[in-house]
Amino acid sequence: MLGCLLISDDSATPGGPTGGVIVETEAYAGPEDQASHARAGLTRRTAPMFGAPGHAYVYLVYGMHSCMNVVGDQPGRAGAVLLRAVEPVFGVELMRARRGVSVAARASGSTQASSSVRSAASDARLGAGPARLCQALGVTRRLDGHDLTLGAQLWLAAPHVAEPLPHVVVGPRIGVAYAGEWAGRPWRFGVAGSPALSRPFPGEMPAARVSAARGGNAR
DNA sequence: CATAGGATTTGCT
DNA sequence: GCAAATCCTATGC
Repeated sequence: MLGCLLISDDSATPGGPTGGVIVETEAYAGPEDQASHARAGLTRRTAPMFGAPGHAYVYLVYGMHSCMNVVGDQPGRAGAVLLRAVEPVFGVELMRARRGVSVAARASGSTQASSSVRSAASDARLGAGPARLCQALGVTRRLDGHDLTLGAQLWLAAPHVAEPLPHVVVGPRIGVAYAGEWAGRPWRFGVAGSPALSRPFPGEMPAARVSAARGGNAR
């Protein structure tokens, strides 16, 4: 799904359509995967994971954040892909409003130039994380189980055929240290070099260091 | 029925 | 670097 467009246009969360390109994902398998919610088996919560592919599995973490998966295996077999980051494409103003104007971005803009630069940089990170992605696109558990193939409310669009295949980087999944041997599986995938990644991949040079390495002033 | 802890983000030190 | 915010799910008695 890397490179695909995720589009949200829901009359229940008005303001117009918003959309972004998926740049980071994680794969979660069935009950054998100790990092997957499916390890609990088929329950009320995990039911969408065991359902038909192409549907959403939206859950709440830490009591306050929504995260969204795309179910990917056949009915009866749990399997899903967590969407961890999107790069905003349209509806950016609405995404900004949903995320709330950050104090840092608001306080920084003394000049036109610096404010627009800061704004562009922070806009790129509006969907840089599984919970940020959901907040920016207005995805809540109301859409748990939603059929993503209907082309309404919330859906996916394939990239244009002329679009070059993204260079993909791989690493272990985030926040699953409790999962024993499953914690180290390299099932996190990202578009190399995207400014919207939730965090760097192992061995990847952080963005701040990249500019220094290219000859920028490292302070 | 009670309780532990989480596929995160943010702000402060 | 660290802890708080906050609620639902799963699990155990």
